[in-house]
Parts: sequence; C-alpha cells; structure tokens
Amino acid sequence: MPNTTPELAANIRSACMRLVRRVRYQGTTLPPHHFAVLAWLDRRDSMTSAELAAAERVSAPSMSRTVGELADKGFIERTPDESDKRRINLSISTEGREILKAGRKERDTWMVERLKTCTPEELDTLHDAADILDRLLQEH
Amino acid sequence: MPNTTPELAANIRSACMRLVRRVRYQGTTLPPHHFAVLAWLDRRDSMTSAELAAAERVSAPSMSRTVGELADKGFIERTPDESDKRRINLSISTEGREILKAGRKERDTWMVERLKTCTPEELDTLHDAADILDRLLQEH
DNA sequence: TATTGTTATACTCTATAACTATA
DNA sequence: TATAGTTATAGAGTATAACAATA
Repeated sequence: MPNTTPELAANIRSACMRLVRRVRYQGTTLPPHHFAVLAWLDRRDSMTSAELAAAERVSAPSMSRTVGELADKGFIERTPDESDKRRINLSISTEGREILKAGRKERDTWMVERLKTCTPEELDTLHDAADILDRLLQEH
Repeated sequence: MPNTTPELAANIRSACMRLVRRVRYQGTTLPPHHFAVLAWLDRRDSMTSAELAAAERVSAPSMSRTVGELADKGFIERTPDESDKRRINLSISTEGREILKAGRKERDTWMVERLKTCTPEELDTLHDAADILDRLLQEH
C-alpha cells in the first residue's frame, strides 16, 4: 500500500471533485441537484423537504428552493400531510419519471462510455467503492 | 452483479456529489478549489494557469481568479517564463506548503475518522477506485 | 417552545465574451 | 492569426438569519 489514510482521503476527495465538475455540464435536461432529488423520490416514493435536505446534505432553504422549482415544472407533487399539517409529502410525477429517465440517459453517456474501458474487476471495484462511500456518508 | 453500467455510473456520481458537499464546509483554512490547486503544485512543482485549468477541468478565467487569490495570499509564486513571455510559471511557496499541510489535517479529519471504520480490504477497494477514476478522468 | 417549511439576502464558484500581450 | 492570461459580467447553487404556520 503506497497510501496512508490521510493521503487516501485526499485522493478520494480530489477524484470526486473532478468527476462532479466533469459531469456537471454534460447534460442539459436536468441540473445535478434536481436530478438527485428526483432519483430519491423515484426510489422512496414519498419524502419531505427536510428528509431530502438531510439525504443530500444541503440546508433546508436550499432544498426548499430546489423542491419549489421541481414542483413549478410539474416534476414532483406536493401533498400536505393530514396528521401533521406542517409537513408536505413529496412524490415524483409521471412527467418527473420521464424526465429522470431522459436525464439519466443523457447525463451518464460520458461516464458509461468511460466505464466501457474498464475490466470486469475494475467495475466490481467501483461498485464496491460506491457502496462503501454510501455507508460512510450515511453515518454522521 | 446487481448493477448495470448506467446504474453504476449514477451511483458513483451520486456518491461523489454527496461526498463533495459533505466535505465542503468541513475545513475553514482553505476553500476546496484553493486546496486542489496547492495540491497540484505540491506534486508538480511548476505549472501554468492553463495546465491547472485543464487538470481541474475548470475554465481559464476561473483558474486565473483562483491563482490570483492564492498569489495575493502569498501561497504561490508567479515567475514569468523567460523563453515565452506570455506564460507564467506557478509554484507553491513555503507558506503555501504550510497552509496545505494544515488544511489537509483539518479538511480530512472527518474522512480519516470515517475511514477508520473500514476494513483493510475496503481501504484497498477505495484506493483502487480512486486510481480507476483518476484514469477515467484523465482520458477525454 | 419546538419544528416544518419559506422568504430575504449574500457569498462562492463557475461560465462565456471581450480584451491585452506576446508568439 | 493563434495562444496565455486577464477583466467584465452574469448565472447557478449554496448558506445563514428571520419569518409564518402548526405541533
């Protein structure tokens, strides 16, 4: 192992930063944070703005704005909670699912193309790494 | 393998985005892009603004500004090139190395802490994944 | 009083377009 | 003409602080 843990941390962060920048201006259908929110609602079906903010590690006002934009475009639906009228349950609309699908295809073209140059072992490694990072990010 | 390639691409991107956000407001000594530039100059010793822009996948004006800020703070030195007077060779200063070291310690505290919960095999996986991503980002 | 969500405001980082100087 | 770097300007995404409505 040529890497100490602090170096590893720096290398991972550096790679992630560049990847995010690289992919950011790749697709035009959906900006990255809209994309991420729709993906959550596609998996979870119903979440509040606060839950989404926590999941994406973004402030409440920031998520409120994102959610507002998505609702304006008709990609998500807001349903006030019956039992707790402060809460607003969010779900993805049919249009939202469509745009998500289109966005996925467009956004990931570059990366899918790059992943084709990987060996099956390398794909396994990336798959495992994504799972590990997910776990690390979930805690704390 | 439960993942198709497009799903893998999406998962990796998602994990990277959240990691970048998580780490962004972790340290206060150095903003992320200043940090990245100093790290490049620490490794490479001498680079131009254009080279740094390409390395970080950022526009020339954006890097020009970052470089200007770092120079104002005395963290990097600008030496006009003798043979081509348009070029300005950039190198990290002693102060720059110090702040980089301090920044690394501060910035990576959270991640180093998280990495302690990983098994040696998981650390290997992350190490390999960072290398693979570096390679993918280098091409195109 | 505490919590969910919003509005108001400002900051950071980025981009494109237009400019200066050297090649 | 082309290239390295800068300045001018604008936009996207984020934050904190202060607010409304509900618990």
